[in-house]
Amino acid sequence: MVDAQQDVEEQPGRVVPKTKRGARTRAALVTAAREVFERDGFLDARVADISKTAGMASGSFYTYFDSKEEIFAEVVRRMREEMLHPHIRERAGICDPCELIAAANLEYLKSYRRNARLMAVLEQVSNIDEQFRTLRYERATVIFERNATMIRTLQETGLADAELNAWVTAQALSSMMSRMAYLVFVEGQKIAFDTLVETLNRIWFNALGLERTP
Amino acid sequence: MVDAQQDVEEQPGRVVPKTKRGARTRAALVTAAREVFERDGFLDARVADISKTAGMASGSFYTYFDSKEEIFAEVVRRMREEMLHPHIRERAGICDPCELIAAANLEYLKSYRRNARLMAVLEQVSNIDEQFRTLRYERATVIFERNATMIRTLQETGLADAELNAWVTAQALSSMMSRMAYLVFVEGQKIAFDTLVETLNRIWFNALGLERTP
Amino acid sequence: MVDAQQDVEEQPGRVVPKTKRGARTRAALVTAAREVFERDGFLDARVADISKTAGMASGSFYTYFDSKEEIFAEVVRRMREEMLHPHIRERAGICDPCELIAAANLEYLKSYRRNARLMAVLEQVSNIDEQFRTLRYERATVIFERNATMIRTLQETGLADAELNAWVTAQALSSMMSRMAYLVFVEGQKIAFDTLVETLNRIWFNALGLERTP
Amino acid sequence: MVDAQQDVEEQPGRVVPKTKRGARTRAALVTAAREVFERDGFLDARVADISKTAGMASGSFYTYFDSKEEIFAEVVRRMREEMLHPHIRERAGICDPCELIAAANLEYLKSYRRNARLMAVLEQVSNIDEQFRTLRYERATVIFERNATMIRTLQETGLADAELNAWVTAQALSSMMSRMAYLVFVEGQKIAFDTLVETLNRIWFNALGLERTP
DNA sequence: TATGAATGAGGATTCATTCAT
DNA sequence: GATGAATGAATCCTCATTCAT
Repeated sequence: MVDAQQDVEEQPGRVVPKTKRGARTRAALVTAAREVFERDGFLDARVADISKTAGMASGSFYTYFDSKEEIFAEVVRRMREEMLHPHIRERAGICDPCELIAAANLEYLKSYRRNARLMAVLEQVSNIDEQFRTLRYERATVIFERNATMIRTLQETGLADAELNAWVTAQALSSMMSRMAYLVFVEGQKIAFDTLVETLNRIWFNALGLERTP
Repeated sequence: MVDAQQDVEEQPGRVVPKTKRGARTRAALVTAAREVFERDGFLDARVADISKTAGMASGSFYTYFDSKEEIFAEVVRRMREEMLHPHIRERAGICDPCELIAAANLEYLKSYRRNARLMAVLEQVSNIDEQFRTLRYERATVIFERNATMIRTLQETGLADAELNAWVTAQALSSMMSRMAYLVFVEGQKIAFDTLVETLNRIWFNALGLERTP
Repeated sequence: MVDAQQDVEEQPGRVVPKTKRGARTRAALVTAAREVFERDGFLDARVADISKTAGMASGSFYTYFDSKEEIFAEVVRRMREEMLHPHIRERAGICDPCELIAAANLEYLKSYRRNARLMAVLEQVSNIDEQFRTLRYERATVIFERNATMIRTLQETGLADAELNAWVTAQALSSMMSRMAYLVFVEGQKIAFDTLVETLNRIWFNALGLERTP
Repeated sequence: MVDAQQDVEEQPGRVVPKTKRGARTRAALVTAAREVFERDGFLDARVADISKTAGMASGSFYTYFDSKEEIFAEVVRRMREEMLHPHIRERAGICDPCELIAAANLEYLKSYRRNARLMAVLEQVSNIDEQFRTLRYERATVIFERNATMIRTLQETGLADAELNAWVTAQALSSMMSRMAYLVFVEGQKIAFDTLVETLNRIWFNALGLERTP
């Protein structure tokens, strides 16, 4: 699966801290929030609990964030940075489409695994809060489009089954990836990581009709 | 996608009504509940609202159900009966694996489309309530296993790619189906129904390595 | 302790059953009520539970009783009949005051023991419901007066300490009896029955200044 | 009656207030609670009413207490401090057993009279709530034991009737005290205070067989 | 009479957010 | 900035009692 490198825009909460101390406090809140969200889920997470976990009084939360939703958005933004940034370059220099797809898939599954608990919460929130549903949708769309472009290219080069609707196929295969990651890393479906990777890769190759290089 | 025909067990709520009138009331509650859940989602649905929608006093709800969860389970059970029962036989007599898969996929997508709003709520609830997460998991497992068996059979007959792990493949393709149905019928992703069906079918065929009959 | 033989007035509930069947039903309710009250206490006893225990539909209760309070009154009335009626005659022919007191005390404690669970509920209800507080007060007053009369008689005969206020003493010693019965038979204070009887008797004798017959 | 001087342990509710303002608020709640409990009884007391009486929003109650039971325990604790602390020393220097008993009895009855309304509620609650039943039992036991010890001492010195079971006698006479206090100060039984005190004293003396000093 | 379904008032509790210090 | 106390809206659920059959 080919995913996107996003520009991570700065979205200030209520206040951009001007002091070092302020910045530290804000960061502590975000870290604490991730911990609490992962432990309790979004609905059961308490703002007061986040503050306490960050070692401060409950009211202090609102110095930096307007709501639980806002800090959750920040937590997710941090995760996304981590998921997208550092690993992209590994794919540089890969030309063979199968290898490229395999590399992208591997990367995606590893990322998901690293952040499984938070991904679970994100999944929860996306089904509750319109704002996050939209966010997820937009993020997904970026991936879909990138994959669709790739598929279209492969079709034009005669490497992939030309009968497939590239856009729908991109969505279908991408969805398959995220759902399987959820099943395995969140719901704990017992599938060996290697088997997972290999099977998903093979489904991609077969589905697209790619000839594997020997 | 090949799914399962379940025996729909009777799960009495708090009380099995002994009168016709009671049965009518209970049924009215379930109908009203579906309406309210579809309109407001699970979290925002109010028990009092269900009763009122059913045209009765708020306390009457508790004559038949112990909680919002319980009546939701009943609503889902009703939907499942509707989804599974009447359409199964249409597949009888189909031998060609591609046709069989295509028929199952079509049926699944149609069912999903018919019940999209409730499926959305079910998705929401599954991410909130352990009980329903488990329920969804069990239901899905039935489908996974049926599909896995089918794939294994095709592999043994030499019709499907023998390199694929049948169990994981079954999950991956089934997950793809449900996720795409969600995207299209719940999130409103704009994809023509025919395109959707054809593309998903083709992905199944390609992925499994089936030769299409001309 | 000398207690009173009451006339047990007939207090019909809502309806005096005219059929044998009606009488049986009513009686079944009272029996069931006692069972439920003893098991759950007054506050936690449910009218529906009484009906069900009596083997009938919940609404039937109100054919015979107007409220939980009313049936409780009936249950208590039954207990009182049992406590007062059959044992009185045993005291006939006793002349020695000490023996008379001892006999009355023994009788009281045995009665209390037989009905301890219900006495506990009665205690509970007396502290909750004005009506029953009054009832208890009236019943107690009868006993107080009888004992006061006895004490006065003994004082006039020169057998008892003439300095004691007969009325207050009667109340004090009677209260001591009921409280000790409660402690031992309801709260389970571990005191051997014989020790209890003997000690209480001796306190009566000493307090009144009676000479024991050899 | 000889009663006990307890160490009054600090039992924090949900939160120990960290501010003066917080301490004031908490105290206001306890004061208001006593007022409401005395006026309405435990069962009819409403948490919201306590808050309102204390002049604050209903939710504020839960900043300091988890439940009606908890604040009631605090109210009782306050009363107990008041009942036990300041008056003890008055008994210092009294040697004559009769005078000692008389002093203790007087003190007890005065205390009870001062707190009669709350004692009534405590009586109510003890018959409803296991927790408070136990509490009452433990408190009573302390008094019982102290009195039992006193009686035993008097018996050993030859001052009191050696035939009496000290432990049972202590319970009986103590129970008589509390019950009479209840009758007079709570139920309003019309007995002059002096008569009450003198009669009860005389019963104690007679019962124990003490020689009164002239 | 008996049944069992329907009623609906009533209060505890939570917790995101605001505010006084 | 930080603190922690105060706010109060909002919903669930029980169960005695009534009522239609």
